Amino acid sequence: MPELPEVETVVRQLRPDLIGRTVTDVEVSWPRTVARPGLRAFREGLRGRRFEGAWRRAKYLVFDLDDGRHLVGHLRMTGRFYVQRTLDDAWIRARLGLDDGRSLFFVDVRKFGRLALVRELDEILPPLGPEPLSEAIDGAWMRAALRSRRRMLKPLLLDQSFLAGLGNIYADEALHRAGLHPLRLSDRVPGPRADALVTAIRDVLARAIEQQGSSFDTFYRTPAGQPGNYQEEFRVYGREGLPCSTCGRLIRRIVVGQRGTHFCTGCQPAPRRRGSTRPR
DNA sequence: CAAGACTCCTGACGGC
DNA sequence: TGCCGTCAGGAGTCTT
Repeated sequence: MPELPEVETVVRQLRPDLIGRTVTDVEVSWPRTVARPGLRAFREGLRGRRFEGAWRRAKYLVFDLDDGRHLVGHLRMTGRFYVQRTLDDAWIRARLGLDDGRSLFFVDVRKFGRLALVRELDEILPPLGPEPLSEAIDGAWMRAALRSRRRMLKPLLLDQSFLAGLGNIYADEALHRAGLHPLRLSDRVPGPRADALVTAIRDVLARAIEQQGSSFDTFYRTPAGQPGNYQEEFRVYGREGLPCSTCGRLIRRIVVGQRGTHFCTGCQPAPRRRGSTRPR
């Protein structure tokens, strides 16, 4: 599923193909793909615009246009972008024709992905926490951030207003590397563990970007049509019932906040609840 | 404020 | 073989 590393990979690959190109025409075959403005305003607002920038914020793709506006995209579960002359695909939801004869295709099997054309980014971006790979994120930030709330770690890491860009896979992988149980309460994480969590998150994301993301099913592909390779390095995600590569204990899967959650029963000890009695 | 339920979607997969 | 139910998951919205 596209998370920060996948979106970063997509933006990097699209950038050289889009910068300097002008939109010649716009087709939308699944209207709900366009989050805003209306369909007609979206089409007419894009026609004639030139791409001047392409970057990522959280899991959003932002394309700067020459009139100061922005085309914003979100892949959600199964969205993909391609820049090609033609594309034979049953799941094309939108196509922006470009002045070099190619088109920017937005393909999305499950139809959750969205495109928007906005003047200001806050018209479409929800409140977002800091970027985990920015210099602002260090042990001190994490210690304070965890202490200021009382939430289970797994849902907290998925909360985009807390920290931007983590999804289900990398949250599980980071918690394993930090030796933290997903149900642990944030304000009960010792300082050194908070430091370890920052290191784990940054290492996992950086390595996943190097590997161009993760592809364990047929959904995520780069604009070049290639799968990512980070799934080869998963330590817990999708490994239920298998031995932990670190300690040999079994990987377990539970559901937390309607989300499959994978952890090692050895490396990530269960939190001791307040008032629980010690086993005799 | 925290957390769970529900919604949007459809391909893949298990069961019979 | 084929039908049917279930699952997966990002994020917004609504309840508890």
